[in-house]
Amino acid sequence: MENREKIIETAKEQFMRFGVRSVTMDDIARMAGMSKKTIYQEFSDKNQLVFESFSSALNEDIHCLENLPKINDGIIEHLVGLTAHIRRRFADMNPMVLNEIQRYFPQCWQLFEEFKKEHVLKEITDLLEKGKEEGFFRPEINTEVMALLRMEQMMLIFDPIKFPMSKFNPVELQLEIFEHFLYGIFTEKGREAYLNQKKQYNENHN
DNA sequence: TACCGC
DNA sequence: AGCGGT
Repeated sequence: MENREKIIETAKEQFMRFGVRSVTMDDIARMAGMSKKTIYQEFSDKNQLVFESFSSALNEDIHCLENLPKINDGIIEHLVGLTAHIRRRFADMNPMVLNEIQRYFPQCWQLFEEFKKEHVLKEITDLLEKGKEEGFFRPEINTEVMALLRMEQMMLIFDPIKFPMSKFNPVELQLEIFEHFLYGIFTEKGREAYLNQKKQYNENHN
């Protein structure tokens, strides 16, 4: 693996698990098994390393989402795939990271805002429209409002004042909120299909 | 690895 | 004090 690649992989993992501020450049050099000099040959400063690592993580997310069951192959299969993705994605993630980035790494935060707007919001909107067409979601819901609501819900759990990690498991919290959202927009048909699919998924993954 | 300066 | 940067 190239130095640059190794640095990014190490930084990504450490930043995500322990937070951007508590992981130092010395830590990353040590974990990557190289000197700080090598790191500073590839990255001009910590800000750039955080940016590149975060950018790489977002691209990984995009890739993962593309590998889920497609919306067109079945809304409900896609939903259950999404919950599995949430479990994986949030399992090793420190919720502090996003707050640190918002406060101390503005370019990085801007990238995240673009990601939300260009990917997350579009994904949710497609899902809602398709689900309405197929009779899984109530036709009277306002797609735009519900898509924005859903995105803000996802961001809520990263507020350590509202949802302290000591009290709530981030994965379970995210799934709790996700299911509550779904039950708010399901038709009877959608609710039953979801419960069946979940049951089937659990039988196959035990 | 030692060191500086914030 | 401890971390980014040399």
